[in-house]
Amino acid sequence: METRARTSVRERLLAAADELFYAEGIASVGIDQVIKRAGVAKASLYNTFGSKDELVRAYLKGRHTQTRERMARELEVRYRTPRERLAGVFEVQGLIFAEPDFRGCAFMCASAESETGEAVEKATEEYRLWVHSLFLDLAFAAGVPSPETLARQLVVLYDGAGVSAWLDHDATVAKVSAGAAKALVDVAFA
Amino acid sequence: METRARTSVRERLLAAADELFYAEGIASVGIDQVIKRAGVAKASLYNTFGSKDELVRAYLKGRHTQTRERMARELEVRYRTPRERLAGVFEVQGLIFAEPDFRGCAFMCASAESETGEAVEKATEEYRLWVHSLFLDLAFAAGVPSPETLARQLVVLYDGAGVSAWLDHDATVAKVSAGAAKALVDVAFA
DNA sequence: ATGTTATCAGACCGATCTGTCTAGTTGCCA
DNA sequence: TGGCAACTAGACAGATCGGTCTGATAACAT
Repeated sequence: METRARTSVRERLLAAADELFYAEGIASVGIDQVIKRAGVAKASLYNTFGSKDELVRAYLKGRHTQTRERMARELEVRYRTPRERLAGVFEVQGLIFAEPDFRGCAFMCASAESETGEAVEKATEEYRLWVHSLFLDLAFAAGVPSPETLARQLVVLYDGAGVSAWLDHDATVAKVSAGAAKALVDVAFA
Repeated sequence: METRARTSVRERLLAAADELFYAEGIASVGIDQVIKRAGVAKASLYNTFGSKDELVRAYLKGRHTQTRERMARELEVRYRTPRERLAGVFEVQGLIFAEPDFRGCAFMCASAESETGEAVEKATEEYRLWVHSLFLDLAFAAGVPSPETLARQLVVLYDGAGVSAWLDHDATVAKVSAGAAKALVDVAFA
């Protein structure tokens, strides 16, 4: 039934959208740029996704999945106890900062361009729920007395690390945030 | 020499640009919207600012000045020692979160829309320098052993509080960040 | 061989964008 | 009063946007 290209039209479009939207912003990247990079006809894009908004939704969903899976994988490999992992999140985040095409949190950038509406809003909300539960689950597992408080503090730290690394072009911020996280975890256990 | 309107053309344009750019984003607000809200002719805008980019620069410069002056004023009125002020920054920041039209950090949102180029980049860089020196000066004045380390931690926390309050629509984040700041300050003195 | 389906290439539509330009109006000053 | 400068209103240019549509091509199933 499907034409057998090296990769499907959908995959090529998503890959192109991911690179372009993340690097240059959603609003400022035109449909024509996306299809050109994907090597796909315009009609194929609209047959596959229906609208730019749906392409944006798929782009953010992919970012979310990728981030979540990478974090889970790295945390499991690198650290053993929940308490180690609470601070480890910031070291793993630092790996992302050091990547050459890092340009800040995709959800923040997408949300900053408002107007895009429902697709961005919903994807961002899901992403925020994940961030919060990431820390809350670890705080619970670590057995800290007030997991909710610690989790909220670490969410703030996590957000801030991403912003600082981005705006200051400084990947070493991860060392600072990891140090602060360790201090906050210690205080929470004291 | 100047026409005596209730407010000058420049002031009206800046006020309109400030409201619209901050509320809806820079790229998605057209020149026509700005002049309509300002009640000013298009030619007047281009006579006064020369280009949209210069209007954006003036908008961000105004935001920077306003933020800096408000922070200095509130810190001086509400707190006495540098150590109190280090955590006080986050409570003052929380006042901004609670304002009805709060929509995150204007410099983050502007930077997220890339493409705008030099004007945004330069204004953001100046803003970042101010944020950093705000904490560094207070940390020095407080006599903490490693002021640079504490300052960098608090910058991360400051950035994160702004993002969390914005993305989670939750002004109470300021209590969390202020609490974390106190803990980090205490640890830095220990 | 034929028909179906997916794809491609690109013209086209209506809207919107920044920025320029023309004309007419207002208000100050000598 | 006459002249100058600032201002207003809006047409216009040139580009780009998202999205639709036509027509040709290629691959596959029957």
